[in-house]
Amino acid sequence: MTRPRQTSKVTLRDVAARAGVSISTASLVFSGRGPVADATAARVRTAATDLGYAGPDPLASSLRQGRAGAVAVIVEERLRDAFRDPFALAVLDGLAQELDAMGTSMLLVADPGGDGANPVAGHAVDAAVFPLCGRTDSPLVDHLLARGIPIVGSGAPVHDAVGHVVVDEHGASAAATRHLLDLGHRRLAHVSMPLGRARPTHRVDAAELSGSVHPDARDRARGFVDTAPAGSPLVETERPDVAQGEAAGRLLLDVAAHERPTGIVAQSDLLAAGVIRAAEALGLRVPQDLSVTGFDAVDLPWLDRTLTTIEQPGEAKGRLLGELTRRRLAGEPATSEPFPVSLRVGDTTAPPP
Amino acid sequence: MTRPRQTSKVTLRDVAARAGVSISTASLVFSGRGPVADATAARVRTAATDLGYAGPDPLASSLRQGRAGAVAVIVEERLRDAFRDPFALAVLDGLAQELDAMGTSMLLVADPGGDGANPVAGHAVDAAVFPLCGRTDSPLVDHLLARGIPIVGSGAPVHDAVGHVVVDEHGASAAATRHLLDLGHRRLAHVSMPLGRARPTHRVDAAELSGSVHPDARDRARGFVDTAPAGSPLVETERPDVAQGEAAGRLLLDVAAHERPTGIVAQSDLLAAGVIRAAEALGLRVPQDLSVTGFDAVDLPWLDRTLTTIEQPGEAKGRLLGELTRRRLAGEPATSEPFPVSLRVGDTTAPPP
DNA sequence: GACGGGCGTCGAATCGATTCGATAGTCTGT
DNA sequence: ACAGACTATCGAATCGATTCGACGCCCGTC
Repeated sequence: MTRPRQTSKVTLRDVAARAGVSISTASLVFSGRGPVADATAARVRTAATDLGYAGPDPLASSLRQGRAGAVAVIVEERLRDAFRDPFALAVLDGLAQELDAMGTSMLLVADPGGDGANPVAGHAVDAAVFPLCGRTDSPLVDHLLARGIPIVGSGAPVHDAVGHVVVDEHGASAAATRHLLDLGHRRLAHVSMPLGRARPTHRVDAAELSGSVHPDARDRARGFVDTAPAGSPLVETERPDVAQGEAAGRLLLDVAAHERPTGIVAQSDLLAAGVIRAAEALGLRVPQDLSVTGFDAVDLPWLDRTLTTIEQPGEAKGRLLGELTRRRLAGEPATSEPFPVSLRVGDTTAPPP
Repeated sequence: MTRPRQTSKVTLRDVAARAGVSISTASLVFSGRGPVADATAARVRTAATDLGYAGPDPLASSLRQGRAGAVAVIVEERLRDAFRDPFALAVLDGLAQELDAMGTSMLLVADPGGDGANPVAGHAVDAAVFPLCGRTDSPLVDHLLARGIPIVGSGAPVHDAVGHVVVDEHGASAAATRHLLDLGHRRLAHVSMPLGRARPTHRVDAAELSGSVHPDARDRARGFVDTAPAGSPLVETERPDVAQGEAAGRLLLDVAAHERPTGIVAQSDLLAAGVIRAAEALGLRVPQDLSVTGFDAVDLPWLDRTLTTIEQPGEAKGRLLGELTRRRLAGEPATSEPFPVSLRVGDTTAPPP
């Protein structure tokens, strides 16, 4: 039995030599492209097995063929923050399914934000996806465009050459707000995801929205502002998680009863869950004393209620992003696809007390 | 002003030609390796800017230098399942930090399990990491070994050539069990993560543990079995999440009071949270009527208790995996590093009623 | 004025495959 | 028996960089 030589790397040349054929023929055997006699193919494959050849070097293959076989998936600075929300996971999962079916894999890249070394500069990718609505102004975009790499996003970054999955954030948020108005609520409040640089959870003025670099948060906030009674309070959270939702809830609810909102529109289900926790801690019952709406309709098994929320199937959204990526790779121009969402009424909203 | 030519790709050759230097000199400018006169370097950089050259092609560069600049991070079949647990996210985050510092990026690969196309076959990576204790028998391992790609793992896959971060699962689980015994508990039960192919949450016999392909779940179960009174019941969950933890809890607790366990050792915090939910739904108070322990010490803001659990800092574990990867890439042989964990007593355990 | 030593630049080989056009050999039809 | 079509194989160019050894030039020294 022949020992595979572990010392130096086995290349197609070695395999071809051992099988007594030319390199080109050996290549045809592995790519399965050209016509090769069965006997020859068998000989090549035997030689490959004997030498411990694990298939063509992906680098060399990619270089020649001009495709890297991977796309960059760009998430926020820290992975744990990016994936803390079950919605983000669902999107990523859908995207992974679609990319997997195309035979391309995902290069996970954390966007360092402003400064710092460019994390995609040294990596070969065929396309870049911003699956979560990030900042409008990522510095990576210029680099990617310069390299001629197609970009697909979901709300951000904003650029002509970026294909988008478009959600009517404004309309959805307005629908949730109108739902509360229709139930008879008049004192409403809004809990927003971060709008700019992370700051501790605090009240914001509607006028500050124009400075936001997160279009999804901005548009949801505007949907609320444009629908709710003028002057309704807004709170911007530091992070879109349960703890900060709870902090926002305390900020809004721990006040005199006559000025306490009876309905709160939150920009995500996690924030809504936090608001509900804050309410319960203050002895308020949901929905009898306070109505709460969320956004995304994620599965929260530990929350023993059905949130009134905006149904946004994350997995399907991820698949659509994958589909847009596929089209860009096929040479089609950047287009935007609408992604419909709708209000789902659960048991966290009711007429005001 | 010169228009960058968008039509055909700009290469180093074009830049060199425009700057009036040889390709090798231009290469030296970008790699910063050799001595280049300041004036020449400036001319090359200007030419690059004019032509819209975004730096050396990563593929060509990698091929020549023999390093891909990426490592494969291999997770379970579906990303959403792999990252459902906050612990997994913490590990991944720590790993990402370390890899980021090394300038290598992460190729996220979903392990299809048994059959299916090999998802790493076509991709250039310098190493492979199995950051979550997966199956002992991944078919990817043989392929990776054949390509001579170093592998690092955390419990699985089991192979001489795989460097591991080793947690004393058995000892930690035994410590949690002993904590309950010390409190005076005599009727104990165990809730396990999946041990083999996914089956609906059900009771298992200790004898079945030897067939498990998940070493971490198996060893934790054994730690319980070897410490708890003989015959203490075991439940294997279908998935390690809150819902299945709750199902397991019902299975164990919804019985006559005299045969109901007073202490339950769960293999993860999410499972423990589910058990607590099941207990509360049955009118049992934790810890007065039932003590519950978890594993991992993850942050569960929606759980308004402090779990008694095994402290296992996920981020540090991820960083250690990154560190092992770095060493393998530096040519060091595969070694295993112990990773210490310890019992943290919270407010979910107390003497039995 | 001849000689030795840096320094900056260049030409050519190389990484490991893919692919196109050419060539030799085999078969079919009349 | 020969033209023509087809099949299997091969040689060489190519993808876009990196890198090594060589070469020319300028300077200081004896």
